[in-house]
Amino acid sequence: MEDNTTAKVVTRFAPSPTGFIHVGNVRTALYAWLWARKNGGKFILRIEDTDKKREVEGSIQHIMDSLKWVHLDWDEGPDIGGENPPYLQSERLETYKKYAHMLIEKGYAYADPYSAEEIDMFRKKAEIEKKPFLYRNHRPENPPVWDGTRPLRLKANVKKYEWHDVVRGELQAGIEAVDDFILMKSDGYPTYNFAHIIDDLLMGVTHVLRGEEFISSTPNYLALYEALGIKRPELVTMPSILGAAGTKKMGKRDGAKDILDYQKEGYLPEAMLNYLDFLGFNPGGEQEIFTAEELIQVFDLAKIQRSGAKWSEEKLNWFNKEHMKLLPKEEIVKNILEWIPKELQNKDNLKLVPLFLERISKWSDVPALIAAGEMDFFYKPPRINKEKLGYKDASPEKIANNLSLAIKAIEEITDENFTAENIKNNLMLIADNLESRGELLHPVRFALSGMDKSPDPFLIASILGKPETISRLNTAHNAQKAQNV
RNA sequence: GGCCCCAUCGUCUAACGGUUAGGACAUCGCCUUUUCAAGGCGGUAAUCAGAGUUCGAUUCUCUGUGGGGUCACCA
Repeated sequence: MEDNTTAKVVTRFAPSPTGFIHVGNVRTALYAWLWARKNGGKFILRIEDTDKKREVEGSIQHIMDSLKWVHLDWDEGPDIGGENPPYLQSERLETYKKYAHMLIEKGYAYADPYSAEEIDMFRKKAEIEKKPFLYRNHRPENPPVWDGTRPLRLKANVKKYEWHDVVRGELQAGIEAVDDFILMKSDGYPTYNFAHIIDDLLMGVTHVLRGEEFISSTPNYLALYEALGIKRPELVTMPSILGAAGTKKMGKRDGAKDILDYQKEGYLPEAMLNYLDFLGFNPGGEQEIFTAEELIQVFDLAKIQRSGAKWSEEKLNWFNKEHMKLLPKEEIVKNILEWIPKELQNKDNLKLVPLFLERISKWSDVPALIAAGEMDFFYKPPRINKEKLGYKDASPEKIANNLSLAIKAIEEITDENFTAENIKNNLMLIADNLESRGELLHPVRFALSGMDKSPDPFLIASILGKPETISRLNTAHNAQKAQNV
């Protein structure tokens, strides 16, 4: 089935260094990475820094850190080099210039003689006439020689373009979509529209994956491929990720988060990858939880979704919880302990681990639960509200009596046998003989926790240890007796 | 507005033209339980509308409607 003329699969992720990358960017990178890995191909990281005004210091490192967090490794990139360096577009200016001159010589590009004001006038005129503004309607008859200080434009072959997209199938656009777009800016840098095509060509990129916002500029790219006389790569259009709030494409302006914020919140990178993969892709079966290795196996460009998908942190939380369950025990324990606030690190927190585990879906839930007071019974002695000690309409005498029975039952258990299971067995022996188990269990639970809602009394007792358990029960018992007098 | 894309439960999605339209998240109920959480079991819930093709349409075609994208010396 392997055909010698079939080139090795090469994909790339090409962000611009304008700050952080969000989940949408990461999903694009993920799909490109999955396709390369599935086919034994190459995944390239290229930085599109052709707009110096928008560049943000430190972005490149931040982007690389982001990809590393989710275990997306690249085979060629600015940090490690590769077959077609450099991987920063700002360092490839001579290359773009070379191709620019080539296009001029072939008559496919010309210098833009107009001032910004003049173009603005053209635009306004078109607007008044309710016609789409097209630069190509103003093509100069005798353009000046391009000296690099004016924009260079493509002399586009204006026609109706039709093309094949791997996920969308046959696409087309009217001739209004084709215009003489700028290849080289007056500052000497190429536009994205020009640079990415040259780089994809030179780097041997076989599959270009990008969002659907690029469909409308594809005719322009096709015009450029034609002018260049090159074969285009496969075009793979991905659906948008919509912000959770509305129905709009997720973007930085409406609060898309830095992917590394999810790391800070204690999400598992494998869960992030799994969820991101399934937002716009589905392998068809009913399995939901996949390891990175499995994601590679089942990935298929043809199964990428066509319509946009809404981002849901709720579902991400579920994926994260499921992936947490797959972690080795030691790993879980280590993380929970590390996420406990510093001031509580001196406590014997190990006992709380099982309790945390069933209540968290991400690591940052650990400090959140503590802040919410859910673990107060462990960190500080309870304040006993006598009103709440009683169970339904049980009499105070009965409660005091039941508490003393509980104390006795617990005292019978030796220190080394002081487990939740044994405590439960002993207490249930008594509770089952009462009218209602609650008559015993509620006062005990409340005496130990001081909380309306808490884990069960057996678990709490086992966590507190025998001396502390008895001490708290005595406190409550005494308080109850005092009240009865 | 021009051009283009998209359309299955609230959400993410599955279904060679033939299924009681499946799963997951969320939600609701039950079980377990003194309460909470977790867990187990179960329920509610969808093919945008209208034509056409066909013995048969979620699936193919057209129109409409709705939503989205794009029209920069940004990427």
